[in-house]
Amino acid sequence: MTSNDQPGEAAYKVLARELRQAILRRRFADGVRLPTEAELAAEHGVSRQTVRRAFQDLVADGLVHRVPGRGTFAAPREGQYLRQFGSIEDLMGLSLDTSLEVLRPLRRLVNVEAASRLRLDSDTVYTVVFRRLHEGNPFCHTAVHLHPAAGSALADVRTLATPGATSDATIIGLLDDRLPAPIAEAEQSITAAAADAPLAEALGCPPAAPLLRVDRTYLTTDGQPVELAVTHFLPEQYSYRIKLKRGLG
Amino acid sequence: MTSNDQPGEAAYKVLARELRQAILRRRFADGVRLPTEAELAAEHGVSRQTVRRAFQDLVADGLVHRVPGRGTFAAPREGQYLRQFGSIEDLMGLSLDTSLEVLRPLRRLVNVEAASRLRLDSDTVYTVVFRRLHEGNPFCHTAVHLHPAAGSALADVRTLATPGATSDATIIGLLDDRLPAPIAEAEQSITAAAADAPLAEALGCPPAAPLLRVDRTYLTTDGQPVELAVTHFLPEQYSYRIKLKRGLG
DNA sequence: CGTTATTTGTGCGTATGTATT
DNA sequence: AAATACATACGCACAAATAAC
Repeated sequence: MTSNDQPGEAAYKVLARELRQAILRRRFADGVRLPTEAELAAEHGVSRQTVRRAFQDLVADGLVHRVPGRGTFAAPREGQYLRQFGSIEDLMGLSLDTSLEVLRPLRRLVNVEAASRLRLDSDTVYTVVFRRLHEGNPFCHTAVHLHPAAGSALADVRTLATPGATSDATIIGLLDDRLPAPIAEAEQSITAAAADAPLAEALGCPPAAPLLRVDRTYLTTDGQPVELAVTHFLPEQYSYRIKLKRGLG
Repeated sequence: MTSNDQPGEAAYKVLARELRQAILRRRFADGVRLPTEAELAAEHGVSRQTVRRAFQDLVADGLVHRVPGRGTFAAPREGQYLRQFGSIEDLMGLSLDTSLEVLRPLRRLVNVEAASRLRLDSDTVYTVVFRRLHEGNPFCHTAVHLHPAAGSALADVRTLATPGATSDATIIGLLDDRLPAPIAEAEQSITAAAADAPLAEALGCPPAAPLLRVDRTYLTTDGQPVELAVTHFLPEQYSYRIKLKRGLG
């Protein structure tokens, strides 16, 4: 800091907010270059590093995109919308106050669809079916299909092999300790579905009741899919909350 | 750069990747402090600034959390999961190939629940109901409730005032150009619901069919809620896809 | 086709502020 | 009060990509 600063708020944050507003108000038309780092530094009486720090936030928010040698550009208006932000605890704060109850133990069996979604050559996967309870009440039902390597890695987990057994484990947590490469990302798809007979029984809801269906494919750092989880949630006891932040096209 | 650098890959990126792997593999137990910036700088033969740059990425990914004066900590294992990432075009790529058809025109009316969710003092909001079509087929039904200021700002929009009128507009797009402060973020909640009679008719599905229900509250940069949208999607023609990245607890 | 100017990317050193222990 | 550790800010140097000449 120079000398006469009142660091109540960081200079780069002030600049970032100012630029954010200007971009959201479309002061910079699509494809038009924003002022250069040097220009902004001069205008605002800060160093180029401070300008860069502000742009880092805007890039992280997806509001601008930068090209060396060319400049900085506002995210294209085309399809510009709101970007996912924040955490996913609401959905996955599962192992906290919940317990897992095995309905069908982990077993190796043929499942062409699951195998294909895991991008396997063979047709066999390892499958375990369970439900989760919160204070004794079931609120979701999950079928997990595993890559054979992942499935055999879990073969020795007692609680997954025993029908009716309960624990507070998560599959991803178990895999983490047993796979050579850690799980790094997932692809998720959310939709709605009617409860079929087994689902209705497991969840204690009327048949054909509307459920929230979440399909998730987990990938290791190598990009190898290792787990496919299909979960049905009771909507009364559950909703998926997200915060969205503006930016990106 | 000093002199003997081979800038094939930035030093801070190498360090960031190394730390990322170590954290995902839980080399640092919950609540344990990571090495300080100075220690990492010395270990890796880089400057403290470079270490900071690496940590910036990890913070952005939600993998670590830092406290001035105390240190840097891996995201708590408890509930550690996958973090939202990527864009939301799949959900909101609406105005592209779709058209909006007004079912009930924009009008001012009393709605206690909507007013309270918009944090209004009064009980009256502006409401418009429409559905969206893709290639002539309806795929979602939306009721939009607006803050009075926002509602009156849209009072002159012909296509919202006319039942049966179609357009390719989005409410947020219309508001953007008419509100003093731009819309910056939204809070969203996703659940499942059964189709009631009006929904079934508007969407052409059987009554009690399962639908994906998305409630969204839009906020301006001031944090003022201006729009509440309740949308029901046909699951057959629609699913909400997200990519998740590891990190955060 | 190379040269040059512009613009962003990376890296280091230093100084000072602030929060925690 | 002192030591520790992260946060902010400035300055400088050079690299790399781009565009214009």
